[in-house]
Amino acid sequence: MRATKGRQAVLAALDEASDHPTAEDLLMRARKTDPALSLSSVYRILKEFHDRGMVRRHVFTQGRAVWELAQRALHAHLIDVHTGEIVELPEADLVRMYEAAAETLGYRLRDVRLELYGERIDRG
Amino acid sequence: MRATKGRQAVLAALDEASDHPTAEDLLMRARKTDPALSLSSVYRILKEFHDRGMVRRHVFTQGRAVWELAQRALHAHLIDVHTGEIVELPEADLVRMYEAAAETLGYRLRDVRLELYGERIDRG
DNA sequence: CTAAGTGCAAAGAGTTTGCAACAAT
DNA sequence: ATTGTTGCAAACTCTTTGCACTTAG
Repeated sequence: MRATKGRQAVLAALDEASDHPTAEDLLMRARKTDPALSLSSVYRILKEFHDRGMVRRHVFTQGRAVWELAQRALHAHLIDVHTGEIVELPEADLVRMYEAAAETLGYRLRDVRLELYGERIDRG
Repeated sequence: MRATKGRQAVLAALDEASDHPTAEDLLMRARKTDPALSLSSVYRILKEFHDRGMVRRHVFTQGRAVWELAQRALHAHLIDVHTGEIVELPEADLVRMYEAAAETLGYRLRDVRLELYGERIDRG
């Protein structure tokens, strides 16, 4: 895999992200490093990273995908059904249990996505 | 809500489904009851059912949405990363714990989606 | 009757792809 | 030099919408 400007820029944007960026978010952030970068390259780069297991891809109910570095610990996503805001909920303790459950069915676990959909209690 | 042929047909298709049908799957099945039904009506009907809390909508990594009756018990989805096949994994015991976790963060839980991505052990 | 619901075709959103130009090795 | 990578524009897939027609209540 060649060390191109685009790949370095997207990788840096992923590494710096503390939220859950879409491809377009990553494009805007990566352009600080590589101003000529295009959206189609971002998609191609993300697909390649994903194929190599470097990133996780999530599709929440809003329809567009969000991306995060696979090296981050597995965690649950709590999603506000009104605003789409995503809150993280660490759940490291549960992962072993999920692995066991999957194995019971004859599967090797590759990713866990626990998503809780809710609404803030203080605004009905 | 008027009891139209389309709505009855989609509801019956959802009720009979033991898998995770897409809008197009539901169209094909519902046409047994209402042969003139169109895909746009299926989407409108599903949107209305969803707004009324009658169905749950999931978007897995494949990009298209799948639908199920909300009256079904919450369960986890174990998804084969190679084939896209969806296996169900009941988890009723865990729901209370998730509700508590969400409430700790000030949210009222509306839906739980636990998705395990794996691959069959017997084929690498 | 008449508002709600529908089919059709066109529009939207997000993502992917063909191709000629370009750049990392 | 050579092969992988890119930007652009067009294509694609899934979903939504505008509009005139239809139908349930």
